[in-house]
Amino acid sequence: MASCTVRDRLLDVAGPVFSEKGFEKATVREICQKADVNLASVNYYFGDKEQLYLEVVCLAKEMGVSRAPLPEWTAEITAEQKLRDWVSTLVKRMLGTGELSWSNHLIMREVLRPTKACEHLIQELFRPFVNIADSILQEILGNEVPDYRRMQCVFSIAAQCQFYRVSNGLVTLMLGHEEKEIHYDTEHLIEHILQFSLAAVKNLKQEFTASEMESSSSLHGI
Amino acid sequence: MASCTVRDRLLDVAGPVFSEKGFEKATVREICQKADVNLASVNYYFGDKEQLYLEVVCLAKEMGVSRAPLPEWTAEITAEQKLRDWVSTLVKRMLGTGELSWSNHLIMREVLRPTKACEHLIQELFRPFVNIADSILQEILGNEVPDYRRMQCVFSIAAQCQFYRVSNGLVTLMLGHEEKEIHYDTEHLIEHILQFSLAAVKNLKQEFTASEMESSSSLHGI
DNA sequence: ATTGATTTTAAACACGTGTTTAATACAATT
DNA sequence: AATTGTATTAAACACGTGTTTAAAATCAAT
Repeated sequence: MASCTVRDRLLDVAGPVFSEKGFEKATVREICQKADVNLASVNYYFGDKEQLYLEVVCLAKEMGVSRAPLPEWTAEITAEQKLRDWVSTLVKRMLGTGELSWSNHLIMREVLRPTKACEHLIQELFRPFVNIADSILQEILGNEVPDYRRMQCVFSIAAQCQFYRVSNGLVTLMLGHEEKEIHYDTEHLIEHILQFSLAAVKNLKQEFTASEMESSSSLHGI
Repeated sequence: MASCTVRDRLLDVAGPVFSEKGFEKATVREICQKADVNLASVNYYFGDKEQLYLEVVCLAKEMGVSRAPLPEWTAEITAEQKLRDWVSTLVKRMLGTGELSWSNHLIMREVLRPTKACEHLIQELFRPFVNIADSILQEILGNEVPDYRRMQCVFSIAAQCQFYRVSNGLVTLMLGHEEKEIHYDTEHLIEHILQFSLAAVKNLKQEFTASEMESSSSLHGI
């Protein structure tokens, strides 16, 4: 381990445990046992179980971001490419299954059943991330499309990324393992979500530019 | 109450309680208290807490379907209208907040964290419902689009419907209550999801008919 | 009315949980 | 070396849980 103090060993161990079992079902006893630490240590260093949990969530936030970061964009990157990066990042954060994937799992738990910790996540993680998508869509859609319509699109895109994590068990049971292995790996999913969403977004833009034409320049049927 | 036997009173009361608290956090004591029944009754009539839960899930399945049913379609109904009905039905099942909405809540719990009961739900509820959407999309897309691409679209549509239930708390915290009240009521959501998805699906169809044209009839650049 | 099975009841059981405690060990400081 | 403050330990506490039990009550059939 990188850290040898009792406090740090607890933080190291608690992440995966909370991620796997959730706050309620995770027990202080299991955490202390895996950390090879006395049972009373959690209360001694963190006050109680919940404080430990809150610190773990903050840790997860930082690790989750650094694990699947957004690339740096130069000025000439197209909006479509940015959107691909955004979708790719979100899907990878959702489905990531590596050593540190516990952080993403834990964050998803917070989304599904928010606790105190969730407000912090929204402020520090979700809102900035959603705002990025909003900016990208604004590049594509322009200013004619109302803000709330654009945000609906952001949600629709995020929804697709989230689906395969939330309903992962359901998808597996519906498709069977082989089919899922073949056509539903991360890369295929990203490609599908991007294509599906881009078509929808472009259609929305067209709808508004069309109506603009209609009212400002010339006349055509109906 | 429609039923006066202890057994039926337990079934009546257990649904909302399990729906609100989940299997783990729901307590036999609370259920028995609300049913105005002795603590030992659950074990006497159902064996244990889990058996009661399984029966409640089955009940929820039946009530949920009858609560927000798909309309009967005549032969001349367009595929687009069918898809609107399908989306509308799913959104209403997801977000329904009436007297019997506990059934949908409970079913969603099973989706999020499947227990034994989930397999039954998939067989009896989800698979038939997804198959209907698949048929509708096949009407729109024709036979050129591969099965798995069509199913990806079904999932993308279902994902959007699911999002506002799963991430409801997150959406509220991101938008603020007023904004959400105005632009994110059920009807607006249905309309957005339908339009968004229809555009994406039609684009997919076009892609395949276009490539068909390319290979069969005539030539055009790249 | 009596009997026998079924249902209802209050109490207790067995277990797991987070937390606290008081004693002990350790380390640093004077 | 003594002292003082910190860290660790094993044990116990207080509470809530699902489940069981054995007695009491109720009901149906003889």
